[in-house]
Amino acid sequence: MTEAQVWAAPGEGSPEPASRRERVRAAAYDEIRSIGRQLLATEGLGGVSLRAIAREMGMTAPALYRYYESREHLLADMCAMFFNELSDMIQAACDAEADDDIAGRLMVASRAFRRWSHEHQAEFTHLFGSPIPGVFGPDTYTPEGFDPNNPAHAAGIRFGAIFMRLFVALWRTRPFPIPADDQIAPALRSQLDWNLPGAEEIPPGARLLFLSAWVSLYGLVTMDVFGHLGWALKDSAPFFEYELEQLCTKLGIAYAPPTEEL
Amino acid sequence: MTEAQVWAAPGEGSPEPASRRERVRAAAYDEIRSIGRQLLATEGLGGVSLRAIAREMGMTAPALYRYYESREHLLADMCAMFFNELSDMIQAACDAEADDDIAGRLMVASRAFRRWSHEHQAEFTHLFGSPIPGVFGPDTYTPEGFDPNNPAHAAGIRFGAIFMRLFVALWRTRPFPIPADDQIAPALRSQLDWNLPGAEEIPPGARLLFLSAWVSLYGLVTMDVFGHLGWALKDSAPFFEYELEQLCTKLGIAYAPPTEEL
DNA sequence: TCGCAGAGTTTACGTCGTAAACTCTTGCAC
DNA sequence: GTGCAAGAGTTTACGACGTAAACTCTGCGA
Repeated sequence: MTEAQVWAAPGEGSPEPASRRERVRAAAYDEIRSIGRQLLATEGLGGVSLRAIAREMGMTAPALYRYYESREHLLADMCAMFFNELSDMIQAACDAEADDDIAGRLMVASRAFRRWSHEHQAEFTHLFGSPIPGVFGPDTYTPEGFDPNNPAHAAGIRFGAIFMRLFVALWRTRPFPIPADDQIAPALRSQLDWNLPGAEEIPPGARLLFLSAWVSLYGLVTMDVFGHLGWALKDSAPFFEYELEQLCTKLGIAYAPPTEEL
Repeated sequence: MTEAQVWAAPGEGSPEPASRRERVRAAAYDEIRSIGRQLLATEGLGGVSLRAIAREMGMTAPALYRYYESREHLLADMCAMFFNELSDMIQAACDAEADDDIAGRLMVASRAFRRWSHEHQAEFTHLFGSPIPGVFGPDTYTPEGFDPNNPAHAAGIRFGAIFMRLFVALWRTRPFPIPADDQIAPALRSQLDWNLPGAEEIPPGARLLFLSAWVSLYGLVTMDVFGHLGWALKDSAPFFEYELEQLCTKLGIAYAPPTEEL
């Protein structure tokens, strides 16, 4: 992973599987990813070995090198897969809400995020846990930041954009109280000029609140999934709702408890 | 790690090294831990192999089984080592402040936590990152929660108690606004009866605030160390101070910028 | 029909954790 | 002092792992 590498890998749902060969190949990719995911869930990251996957497929391990340059490339592709699934899931949950109910969409998105994380702890850990060297770790960043050629990075950006869009939409429909520009410490203020899509549409104070909210949400869900909350809470759901309510207050929107459909 | 196991390992600074044998043995433990730590920092968790440690010590790998039952036991002991170092560090920073300046101690402790985490990213990741199966993961918890026999758990409890003590002290000197008992959702309220030392001295609403504050601090430092903040901030220190200021506001204490001594 | 590219296998090397049996050394009881 | 048991370390070995290199087979297009 020290050399510049190619991250060629197929987006899961390719539009037009041209030749037969290509269809078979795409199916193989799907099978590899799927078995890898299953191993991740049952055995942990260490269990995701090329040999185990090959065994499960009735192949030998070196054959997998026809599909992935290395184990790390497979793990990165799995990152992308999870990010995309998570993004699709959240987006779908949002789209089920009324178009103009941004507050509702924000709450639904947050809950969907927590829900997915709980139901897919291994996958969540893969995405948001300790950086995996060569896969999604600091060594995979370019000097400019994200590496758009890395599928994990690309999918991660897409994920972040969902929340950012919601935040921007909320600001536009009903601005909430934010720290004024001259109330933000200059050293902080000067860093808030992100060139993230959408970010330029809201003032720096709102971006600060976005960051703050995301850090809390991340901290909460991460501690929960990692078991770092077990000493305090048996069921973290009520605390999550409490935190969500706090966030709503900060954003000047009305908190609404979750509609429980089983 | 599926069987009940003994976590025998020496606390680093044993008081009275009785026999010569014991002193040599204690020195060996220190060397193992120290080389393990170095490998963790330079090569990552995967680089902490018994063979590499033994190589560095001029021994063969199986010899290390005289000291640790398995690699997992070594990693757990390293957890304890890091927790203790972190706790000592924070405690020392606190003790440098005036006895009655609880607000100052709280801020100093938070900054010390962030500082140590930044300066010891590998160690921080080992403690607060993805749970390591058999070491500090969900499988190491007993049905009652922490496993006091696991040195990593014991040291973790000690670490948590530092912040809890500060919080309790703050509450006693100057109570801050908290949600009233009947304003907390019953499902949440009923979970706040921790049997953590000190927790019973503050009301449930204060415990809720403690949890909330810790989640934010954890989320912030973790995202930062894991590089998940790089897209937004080049230097996270001002944002950390911003969050600290928010916390101070919630706790009704006066925020004071850090005294910069190099 | 030829040939070539793609898919998969075989073999091999060096890594790892760790179990079992062995040897050397040290310190204590007599 | 002598003997002996316990402790420390080694040797050898097994089965995992990632992956490199060379090989074989198969199916598609010219």
